[in-house]
Amino acid sequence: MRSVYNTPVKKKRRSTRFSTASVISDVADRAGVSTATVSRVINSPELVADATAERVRRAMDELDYRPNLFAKGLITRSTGVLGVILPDFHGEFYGALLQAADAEARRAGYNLIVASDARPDSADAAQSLPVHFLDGVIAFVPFPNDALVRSIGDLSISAVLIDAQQELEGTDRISIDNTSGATAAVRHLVERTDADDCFHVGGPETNYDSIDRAEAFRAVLRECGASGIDDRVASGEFSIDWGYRWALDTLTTRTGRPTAVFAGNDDIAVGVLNAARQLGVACPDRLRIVGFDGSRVSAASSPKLSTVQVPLAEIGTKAVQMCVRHIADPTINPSHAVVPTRLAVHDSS
Amino acid sequence: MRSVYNTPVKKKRRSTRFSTASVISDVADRAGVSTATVSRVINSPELVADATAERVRRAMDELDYRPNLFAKGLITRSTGVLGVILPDFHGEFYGALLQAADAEARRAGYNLIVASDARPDSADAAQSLPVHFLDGVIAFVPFPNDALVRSIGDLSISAVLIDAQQELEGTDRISIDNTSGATAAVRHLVERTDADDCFHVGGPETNYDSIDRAEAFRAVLRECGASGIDDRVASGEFSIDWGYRWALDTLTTRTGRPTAVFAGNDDIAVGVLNAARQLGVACPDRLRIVGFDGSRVSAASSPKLSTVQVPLAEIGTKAVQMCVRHIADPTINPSHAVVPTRLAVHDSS
DNA sequence: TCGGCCAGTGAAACCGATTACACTAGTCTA
DNA sequence: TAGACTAGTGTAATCGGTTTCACTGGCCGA
Repeated sequence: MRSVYNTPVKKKRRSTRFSTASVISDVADRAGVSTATVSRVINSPELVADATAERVRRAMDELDYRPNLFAKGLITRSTGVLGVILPDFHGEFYGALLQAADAEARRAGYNLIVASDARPDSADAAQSLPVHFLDGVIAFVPFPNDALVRSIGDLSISAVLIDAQQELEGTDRISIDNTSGATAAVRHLVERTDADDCFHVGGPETNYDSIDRAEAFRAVLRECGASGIDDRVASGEFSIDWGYRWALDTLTTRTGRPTAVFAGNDDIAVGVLNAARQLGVACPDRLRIVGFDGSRVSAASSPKLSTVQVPLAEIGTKAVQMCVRHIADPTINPSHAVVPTRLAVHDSS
Repeated sequence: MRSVYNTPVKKKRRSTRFSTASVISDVADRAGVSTATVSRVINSPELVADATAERVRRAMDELDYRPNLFAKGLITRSTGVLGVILPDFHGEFYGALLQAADAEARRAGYNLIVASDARPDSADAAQSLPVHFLDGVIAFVPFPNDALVRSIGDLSISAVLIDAQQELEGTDRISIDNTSGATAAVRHLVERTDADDCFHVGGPETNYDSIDRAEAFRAVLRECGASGIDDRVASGEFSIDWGYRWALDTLTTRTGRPTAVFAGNDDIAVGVLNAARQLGVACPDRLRIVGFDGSRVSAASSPKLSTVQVPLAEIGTKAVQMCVRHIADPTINPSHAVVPTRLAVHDSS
């Protein structure tokens, strides 16, 4: 007959190799309670008598106990880790976003895991992320990337898509309102120069932001009754070099010389600026330039670049908030946030 | 008597809620083997007959099976995740490092988890990282931060310290050889102008890189027999604004006008450049400037900034390699890598 | 033909937490 | 005073893998 007083044989204490990390049973032993009670002190203290809880807490302190997250995760299926997929970390664009996202995540008790190879047509990032781990995924998808979006959908975890055009069922989205800022920028230019001499030097042809910005450019020029608009729109890449090459080419050979350039981003604008200076074309007197992003290079250029500010920090913060909210309550209706962009006029226009 | 033919009662299949993720027993059932065999196929295929392994692999494919990392980690105590602690993500400095680190980590089968609040005198980053999770930690510690270093030591996992002055027993280290690049830069300046008119506009006083760069400046000037060196060394912060303010102040009020500035980093240099332009001080004719880092802003400035290149990508790659190596064999002697810096002369000097 | 060895496999213990369920002792109610 | 209820706690099942150990059957040499 088994009685309460019949102390069962103590399991041999695990050898703990040489790592001294203490486990929940160590705490339980020291506090003279069961592991269940220790667990309750951590997760639902209201179920435990104050005196007991106090004893357990002291034991935890003394042993510097930290719950094993594997064991915990095995049960609760959550880690407090969010995955962030970015096209790359180059430049400061994504850095600013990451900075804000990380701060917000930490505030909410989460950590960020990063992956940077979400290149067009590759879903590698999602594949290589340890998805069983993650409580949620935030992906910045500025290029068409069906494979990536689909594989994020397959994860069936809380996800936030930034900048993606694809909808994904049950997924929060954040879009950048390129149009408002770009429209303001181009209006600003055509007010100061002939619409027929305005050019757009855009980023990659397939980039969603590029497309929006180019389209805003076209729309404003159409509005002004300008002609031959398509001839004055070029696409390339988001780099100083591309802007530089375009300007060197266009400013020297074109018969209709540009008097204003709306650049796809700040890097391109800086390239144009450098070429203009080299060719002796004064900015803003003979050539007005507006960039996009509000990056540090725009602030560093001379003349200081007029640019359209993109609130990257806000995007990062919001993405984490949406993701966390969705984790907390997956039944909530997915929302679609649109963050505004704002023209900041400086000296180049 | 229990015989081989006595099929035990099948455990009720877990309800799987609504998530359809398959587990190892699903695979085992489908392949007609035990879970042990499935596990062997994954972890030590040489123990399994080819035909069986093939059957198991097919079952895994068909079920899109992915091992649960919690369960796995509970046994193996490893996750394939490295923690990266950076002072911040601002600017492109750390972005470049992260980019390379992430690529290398992925190559080695690891993921990166990031934390960015390793501010001076705060060990929060290490505290908030889910350390039981991590296979290793890479920390960029450009400021004295005993608490952080100590708490990394307490983790007793593989760690790589970048830029830290503190030694940590059993820990790999990477240092930036600021001195060689800085010395070359200052020599370059004193060859072109009077050493008595050379100034150093440095970064934060407590930043290790700042200290090295400033010290190299002093050393070269002493070598030249310059006087009043300390009066010509200023420290502030790594920002365009600080360089700008310094230059505005110094170029207008100083009796002894600078003819050369060695800046603590590119941002500071760009600030100086902007102020000089505004004051009508021609660069490089009347003021020669050299920056540090080889950042994108340096390439975007005009005149293009001479700068000392810091191989951030190399640092990121190397850090991951060291960390992974140490994880694979913890008994290996910790090494200390020093990455070189290189003067790149452009148009500002 | 017999014993030893080996390759291949399965049963079951285990990792360290959470939690459903059972139990006890005290308090409240009728 | 019996019965119901409740607060506080412990026991043991469980999560999904890995790994030890035992077992089987085939092959070998003596």
